[in-house]
Amino acid sequence: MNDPVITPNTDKRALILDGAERVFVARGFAAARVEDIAEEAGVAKGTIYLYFASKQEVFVSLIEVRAQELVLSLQNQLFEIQSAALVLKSLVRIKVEFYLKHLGLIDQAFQWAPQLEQELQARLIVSRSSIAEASTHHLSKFIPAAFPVSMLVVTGVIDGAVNGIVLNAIEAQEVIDAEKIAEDVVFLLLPGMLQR
Amino acid sequence: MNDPVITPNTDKRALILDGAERVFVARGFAAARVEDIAEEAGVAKGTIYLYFASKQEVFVSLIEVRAQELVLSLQNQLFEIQSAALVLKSLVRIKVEFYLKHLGLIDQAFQWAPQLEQELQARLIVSRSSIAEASTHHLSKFIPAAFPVSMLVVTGVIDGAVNGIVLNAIEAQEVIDAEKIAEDVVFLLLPGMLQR
Amino acid sequence: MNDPVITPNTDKRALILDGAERVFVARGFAAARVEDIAEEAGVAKGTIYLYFASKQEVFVSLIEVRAQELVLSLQNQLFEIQSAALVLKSLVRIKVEFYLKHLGLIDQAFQWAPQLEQELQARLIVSRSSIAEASTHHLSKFIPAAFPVSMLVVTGVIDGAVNGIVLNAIEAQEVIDAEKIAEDVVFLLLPGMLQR
Amino acid sequence: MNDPVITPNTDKRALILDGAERVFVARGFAAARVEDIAEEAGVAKGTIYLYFASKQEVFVSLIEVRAQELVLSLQNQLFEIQSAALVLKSLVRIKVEFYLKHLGLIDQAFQWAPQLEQELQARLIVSRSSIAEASTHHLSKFIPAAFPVSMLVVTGVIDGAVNGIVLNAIEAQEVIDAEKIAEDVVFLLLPGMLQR
DNA sequence: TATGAATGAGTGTTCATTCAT
DNA sequence: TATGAATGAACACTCATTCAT
Repeated sequence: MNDPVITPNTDKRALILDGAERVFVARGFAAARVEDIAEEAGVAKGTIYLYFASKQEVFVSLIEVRAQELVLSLQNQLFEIQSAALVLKSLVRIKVEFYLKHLGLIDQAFQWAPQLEQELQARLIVSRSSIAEASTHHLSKFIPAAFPVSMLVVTGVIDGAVNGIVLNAIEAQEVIDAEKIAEDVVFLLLPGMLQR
Repeated sequence: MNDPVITPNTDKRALILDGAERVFVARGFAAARVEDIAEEAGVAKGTIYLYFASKQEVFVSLIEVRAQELVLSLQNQLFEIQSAALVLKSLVRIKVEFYLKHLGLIDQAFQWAPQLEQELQARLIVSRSSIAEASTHHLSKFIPAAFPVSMLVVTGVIDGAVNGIVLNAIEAQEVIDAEKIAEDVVFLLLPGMLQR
Repeated sequence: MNDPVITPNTDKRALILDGAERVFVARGFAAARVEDIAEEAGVAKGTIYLYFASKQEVFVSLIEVRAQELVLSLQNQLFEIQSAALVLKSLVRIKVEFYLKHLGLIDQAFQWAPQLEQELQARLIVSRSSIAEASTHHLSKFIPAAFPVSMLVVTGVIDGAVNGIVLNAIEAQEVIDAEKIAEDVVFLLLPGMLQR
Repeated sequence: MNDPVITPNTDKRALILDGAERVFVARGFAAARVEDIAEEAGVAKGTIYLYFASKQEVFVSLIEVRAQELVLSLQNQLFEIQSAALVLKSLVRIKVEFYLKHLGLIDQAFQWAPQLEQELQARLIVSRSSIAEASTHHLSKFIPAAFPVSMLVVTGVIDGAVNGIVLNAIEAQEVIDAEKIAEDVVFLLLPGMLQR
């Protein structure tokens, strides 16, 4: 009942990943210095190597954690929604919110893959797949059996649309409203998806 | 009829940019070594610095050249098309073909912008704008005046859709058919775009 | 009486400067490789950059430290000397000793100034001024008020004479005796300086 | 009598050396780029290598030519002067004038020697000796046989004095009057030199 | 002779990783 | 565990020299 010592976020791993995310997002993987990550996380440079084998491993671990969070988000919020429109809208809203919160981290992550060691690349792919599956799972329930466009293309369009819209909006320095974007995407895509 | 002196591709600038493209695409800007670019281009390291001031300048120049090529492609092929469906389809096909030919170079370029010098960043932005404008120009003719979704969102969806589809297909190691993808996108997007 | 921890010369900055001095003196600033300095100092190349921002900064810092040492030497040893002959003799002896110890480092330093960054050039000038001032201060007390030759010329002659004699002696591979040189300079210059 | 084609200074060797002097004086040997020398001389980079084996050889050749000029100057102007005061004064004046015309080139040249190849170092030493000999020759006639200070020291003082005075004056941004400097040096040194 | 495009060895600097404390 | 000083491999860029024209 009483917990005299508040351990504020004492999980060092999470602490380091939080710092790392800020640096990776601001500079990209290649330009992010381990020293920056340490400073941002409030630990010494050496400490990072107690929890992670390398800078690459920090990066991949971060992606894994964030991907897991997104997957949980999708599972929790898309569960039990009954209409195609609402699933699509919620899916887009969640992705936009996630994109804004993590500033495109995941979506950009895969550009760095070629520079990572084989094993770490594999871990990235697993994360990517788990996200794709979570998105596809709820969506596929509403796609007609004989739909002439493959699910791979459908999810590609949706994911890409989110990225494209947000990137354009950031470029144009517009205020980003996840709800509004979700409505726009439903407006544009739903008619096509319900055809036949 | 007779062309006594064969200039085998003697434009060194273009030669270097071609080599650079292969290296940038394979490794990304940060991991691309100038030495690799030189080797790929078949020139010595020092030669690169006769034609470009820095590695950064090689990168930006490459983007500029490719952007210009894409813009010309769009202008030539979208000119005089009369139906919305055909414009959309052609637009997507051209972008997919370009994406495949240059392996996402341009679409990935902007990730590196923050690491470039101010002046070079500005040059990137100009290139980006010229592409956006070329895409928007022909498309906007078919969008109803009171369309409830902004052009920025529409183009974001189209561009993003292209990227998303192609990335998914590459990931799944599928054969990519630009024509088929263009048809899929028209199928999914056109109904939404012609509403009201 | 007991000094449990022996700090073998642990001031890394001084250690590096000592190594740097040997290399700069032997090769000159431009031809001195940072790698050589590191090796001479017994540290790794990267270590130098923990203590100095650049090779240029190593050089200027070295000059500053040596100039400071020379100024202290002059202040300590010229203080309270009452005769012109002794001041002149001591001044020359100290400069010759310093020249031999540091092999003309300071006197050659200013040749490199144009190649240094503005701010570092300024630091060199400050060092040069502090030496000039220390020399002039004690000497000027013995120069008649209406002396027809300016102090700038007098100090120029003395400094130059030291350099000239030592260079000639080194060139001729003679053994250099600071005391003897000081006496010679007094013999040659004092009559002229006490005229009128 | 008529010389229709004026060959302005068509001796390419001399042309190159003139350009080289300006660059060496402005930047020092190490920082002087062959490209700069070529540009300054108005020839192509490759042309320099038709007349000189290397950048080092350009430098040493330049010193040799200038040293020869100085030696001729001394021989011509000191010849037949009968008084010690006038010899000393002329010697100093000629050296100051030479120093100003060539901006300390020769006097700084020997600092670069360690970076040169053995054979070129030897050529530098020969030049240095020829100057020293020319200076000493006329001066020694007026030094008493049993003078307690060696000629090496005397010439060192004179040469050094010239350098020291000019350097101080340049540093202080004073106008430099070779005649006045010569008088000052005579004033300061002659009494000491005529002792006993 | 003269040119200047091309070369590639050489160097200052950065930064991921280690390890003594 | 935690630290941060030390390391040295790696890389962008320069420039003396060469050589095809």
